[in-house]
Amino acid sequence: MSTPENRRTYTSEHPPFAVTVDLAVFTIRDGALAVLLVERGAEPYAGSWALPGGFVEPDEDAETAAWRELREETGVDRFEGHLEQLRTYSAPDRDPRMRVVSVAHVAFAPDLPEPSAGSDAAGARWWAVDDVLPGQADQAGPDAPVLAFDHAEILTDARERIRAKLEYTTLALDFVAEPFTLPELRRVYTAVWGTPPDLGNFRRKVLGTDGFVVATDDPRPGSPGGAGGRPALLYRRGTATEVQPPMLRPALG
Amino acid sequence: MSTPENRRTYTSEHPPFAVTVDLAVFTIRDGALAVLLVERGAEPYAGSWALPGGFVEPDEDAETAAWRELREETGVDRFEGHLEQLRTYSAPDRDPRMRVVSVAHVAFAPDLPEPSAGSDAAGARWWAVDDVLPGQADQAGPDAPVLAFDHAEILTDARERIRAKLEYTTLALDFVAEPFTLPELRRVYTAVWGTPPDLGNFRRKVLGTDGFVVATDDPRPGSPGGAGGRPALLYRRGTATEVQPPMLRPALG
DNA sequence: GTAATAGTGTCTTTAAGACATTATGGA
DNA sequence: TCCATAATGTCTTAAAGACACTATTAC
Repeated sequence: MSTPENRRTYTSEHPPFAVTVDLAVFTIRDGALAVLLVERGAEPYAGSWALPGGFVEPDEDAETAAWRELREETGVDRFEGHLEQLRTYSAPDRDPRMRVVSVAHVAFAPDLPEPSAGSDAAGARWWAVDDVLPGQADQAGPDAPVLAFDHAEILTDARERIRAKLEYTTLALDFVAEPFTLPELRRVYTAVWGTPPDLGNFRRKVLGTDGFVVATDDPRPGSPGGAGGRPALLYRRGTATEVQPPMLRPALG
Repeated sequence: MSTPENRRTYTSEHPPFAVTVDLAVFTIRDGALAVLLVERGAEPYAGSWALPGGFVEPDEDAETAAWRELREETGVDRFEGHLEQLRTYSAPDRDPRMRVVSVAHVAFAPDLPEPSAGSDAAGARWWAVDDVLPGQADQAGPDAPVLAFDHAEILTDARERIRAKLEYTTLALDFVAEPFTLPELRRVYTAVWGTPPDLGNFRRKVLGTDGFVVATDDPRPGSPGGAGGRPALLYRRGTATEVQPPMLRPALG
């Protein structure tokens, strides 16, 4: 229990832990899922890349600390997006310097700027997740960063979390700025899952799920790539948060 | 990140935390979902009931600590069941005595004995979850225990976790002892969801999902209640761990 | 026989999979 | 008019929902 009985006294027998939060912050950049990493200057793992994070302060819970770190590291004050707890990583040797327990979180947002200016982390940048975590048949890219500590495990778990949540929630909406088009929204699924959902079936599902999206009267945007093509209609997010039955990701292949 | 840069030094600026594990241990008793609680002898919350748990030791990760506490509290050495991390609870005031961060876990097992003998927790017993967490229209039972700390929240989250996992995993198998009958297995779903899945559809799903269960040649058991009725066939667990597409819980009502 | 429980079969409905086809813009 | 992209429609198939019905035991 969280409350020791008398036979166990914290001060006498049990050494203290440091408690931190680590963040896997995702966005979509150039049609690919991207994650924010910071370059480590000091040992251990100097020169490696790490998930942003920091200590939980005495008056904070883990989620509050995660929000604070998110603002500090991205330099974005009004963060329009989603943040949730992932899980806690507590292997005794995960940090060689001291006993650190880390409550990992996942965050998503559209259009986050390149970090740096005014932000806490000088050497921070976005990485395509596929370059950081090579898939099964994939080769690691030439510039593939080395991840510090157990952050490769955390990032793998975080990616699986968002892949799963795209299926049964409207989470993808947190990756697009309003107003958005259905092709834009579909590109989110494509980037996160690594394979595009069928066009027609995707529209049927999104438009057929009550409260997923709401059509707007906004003027149509110019076509994206400068090239021709029919302009897409614009939508805003609806009030629904769950998608049931879920939209299943396409089978492997 | 889990690794402070120089500007932040653990020893000088950041007070230590105590790290504990709390366990929501579930079983099925008398056809109802039951959870193990321990009665608190000391303040705070003396006389209230709490989830079992304890400190994480210096050489353990949270999961190891949870397994150890599970054995200590239940008095069961060879625990046949499942244990997984739920989430971490870290509100600054969740324990009035000190700053405690708790990594909550969920465990399930069939046939756990009434605790006590040889176990760590003298005042431990099983409670029907419905008596501890009254549903929406439900009244709290007359003997409803008061839960200490934030344990009502943890228990609510834990129950929702297992309700969800019954849908897309073969987790229900961890609640029955082998060999088991399909009516027994169905009673697990009924107890956890609070409403029985349709008989025919349930059998179609379980028998139609490759590797969910394996038929045995074992002799049929006598009927359960002493009353008549056709004896059920016996099965053992298969190798499958996921159920896809999932078995959905019946709609509310 | 009856009551009680276990097991099977079937018709309907929902929703996804896998396309082919049409619509609307720019160069 | 051609190309590129967006949007719609349709046929098939998988699988769940909602039942009715049959089978096997104890009494």
